[in-house]
Amino acid sequence: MKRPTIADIARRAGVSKGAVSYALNGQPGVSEATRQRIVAIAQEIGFNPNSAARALSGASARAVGLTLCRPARILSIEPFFMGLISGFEAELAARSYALTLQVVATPEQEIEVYRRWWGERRIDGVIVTDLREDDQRIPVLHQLQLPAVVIGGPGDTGRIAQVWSDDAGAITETVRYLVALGHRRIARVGGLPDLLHTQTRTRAFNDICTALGLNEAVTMPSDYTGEEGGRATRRLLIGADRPTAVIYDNDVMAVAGLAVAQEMGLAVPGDLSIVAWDDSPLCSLVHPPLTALSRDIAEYGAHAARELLAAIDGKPVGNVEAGTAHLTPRGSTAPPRA
Amino acid sequence: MKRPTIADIARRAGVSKGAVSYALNGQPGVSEATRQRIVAIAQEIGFNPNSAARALSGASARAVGLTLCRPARILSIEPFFMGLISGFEAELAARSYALTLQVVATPEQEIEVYRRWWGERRIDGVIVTDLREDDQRIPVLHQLQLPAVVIGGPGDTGRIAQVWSDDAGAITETVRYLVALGHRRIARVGGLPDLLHTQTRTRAFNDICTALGLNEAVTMPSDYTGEEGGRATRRLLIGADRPTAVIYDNDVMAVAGLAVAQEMGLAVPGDLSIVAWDDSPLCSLVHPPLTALSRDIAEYGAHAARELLAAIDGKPVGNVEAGTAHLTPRGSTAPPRA
DNA sequence: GAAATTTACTGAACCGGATAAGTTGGAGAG
DNA sequence: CTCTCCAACTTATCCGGTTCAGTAAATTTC
Repeated sequence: MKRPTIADIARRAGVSKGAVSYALNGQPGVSEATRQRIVAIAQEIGFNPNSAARALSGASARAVGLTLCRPARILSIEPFFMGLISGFEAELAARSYALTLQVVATPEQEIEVYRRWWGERRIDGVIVTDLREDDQRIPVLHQLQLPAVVIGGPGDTGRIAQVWSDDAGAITETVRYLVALGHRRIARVGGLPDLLHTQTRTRAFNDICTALGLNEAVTMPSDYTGEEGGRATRRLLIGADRPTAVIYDNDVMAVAGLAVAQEMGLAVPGDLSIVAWDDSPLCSLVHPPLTALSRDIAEYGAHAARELLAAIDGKPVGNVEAGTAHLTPRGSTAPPRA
Repeated sequence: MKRPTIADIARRAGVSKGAVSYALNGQPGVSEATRQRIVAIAQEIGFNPNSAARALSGASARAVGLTLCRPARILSIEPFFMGLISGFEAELAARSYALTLQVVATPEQEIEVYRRWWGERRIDGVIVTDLREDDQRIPVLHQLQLPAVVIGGPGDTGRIAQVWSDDAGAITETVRYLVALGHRRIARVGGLPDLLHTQTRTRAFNDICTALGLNEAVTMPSDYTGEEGGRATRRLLIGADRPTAVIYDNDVMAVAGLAVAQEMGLAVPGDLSIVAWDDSPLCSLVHPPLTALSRDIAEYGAHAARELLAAIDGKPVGNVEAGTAHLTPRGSTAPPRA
């Protein structure tokens, strides 16, 4: 089956290629009657503009890129990224942009991928996740003048748009809630320590604990995997002054922590309260269901996609705060047993 | 920053564009000395061929497409697809093919996306998941002559390559194992009923149950979500002759089933044994850890990517059986209490 | 040592759109 | 009634690769 081109349409409509191009792109230069005739023919023969030809003649590639920098075993179980992707897609599909995905092992590889994509003119912009301090990717994006949107800040990204959520506020609210329940020894199992939003959370956690007069604000660093989350929990729970509540930086670690508590004979929430960051169906599935910091991750992704598309269109850069995570109490939090 | 082109390389090397193209593609037509000089220059200035120009002049687009046809809330938590994607990527990245992703709502939309991708010449081939009976996508792919590989069979796909795993064998082994433990009332919570591999599993489940003289081989249809899985479990467990073992078609439903059993005061594995299909870290996270049918999903994806790349290269179609899932016993299976 | 073949290139066409620079025919102004 | 202007086109060029046809020099063949 041959792919129809604008030349085919031009022949059938008895006009030139140029007229067809003007007609299909809503440019002036053709009469309304001709435009409708051309659009009808395009519809009829199922015309789709060749994306290569379009990209080559200076128009956009109509594609954006996303790199995922996590080992496969985390990606597969961590609901965050798929939620994000779903959100992007909803927005991108509406403007018929394609999403190009690449799984990489290190931030350095990520930079290589950006350079290659840019050189290949394969994409019009990228979505950058996992912002770090002095993130090496940012200067490269500036140098390449590649439109981008950064998720995971707020941080210093210069002229690059950002979408972030108020993690500090969310963790403050959570600690206040636990303290209101009567908890005094609250610990936290954090995410990857070099990610900026992990640092934001850690700082806010320390600040609120100090402000409320809780002196043992321990954060155990972790890597988002269930194994590490479980191990960190075990380490927290074997101490003499074990915490009565633990906040986890993702749902997978929280579920693992729950299993460890049960394995150690501790009742949840009686002996230990658990809060998961990022709500996913996973939190409601386990027994007891986990109290979680919910936010609409898909909407977060949609926000990011909108900002990126705006940046590609040359609109001024935004610095958007997407909705703050809010506490959804379920069965895993309660006043500590006397 | 200007993107370097072969014209830039040609100028610096003092040769024509054509020579550069031959040199970089390993084609005959240039001397070894010239080739090395050209390659060195390309390296030095960080040349990447413009993918649009390449695709336009008849070469491949160096990209493959994947559509995901599941609601966002399932995609985010179901580890299968991300595992599959990781597997693809490993193989695609090695040959520097890009992966283009699109989330769709219905199989009809999937067909539209295939048509559009084909028309746009955006991709060289597609990976098709969730094969159904009389799958409408297959004739479209034939008509478009779009290289493809199908996952989720085996089924009737004509000249299109397939990668599948022996689900019938795996479920047979599982039932035999449970019977050996002493179970006589075994039920199953199945996946989406119109998927071909669900049907394969259901048929094999019925066959082995009949063969072993178990007359109540109930399969509750479901949709892979935790909620539905939990509901199906509840329905199974409220009956008078409740099963002593349940096999779930994915891990999410199995975890939900475990929670339901615990909520109903049934001990796992004492009162109820649970087997999850598709092992993921999730299965080891919960308490007790779930006995699961493990297979290397990333390797499954890698197989599929290899077959697809072979199909794109015009090699004969394969019909590859990837490794069969094997039973990994953990804490959720035991002999039934007398 | 002349003819035939091979090697190592060059030049130009081509892919399918976008778009700048003409070219018309007809309406409106003077 | 002519001149201007504009809408509605057409023509030609460009994007950056690939590839085919041509060519000159080097090498082989008899």
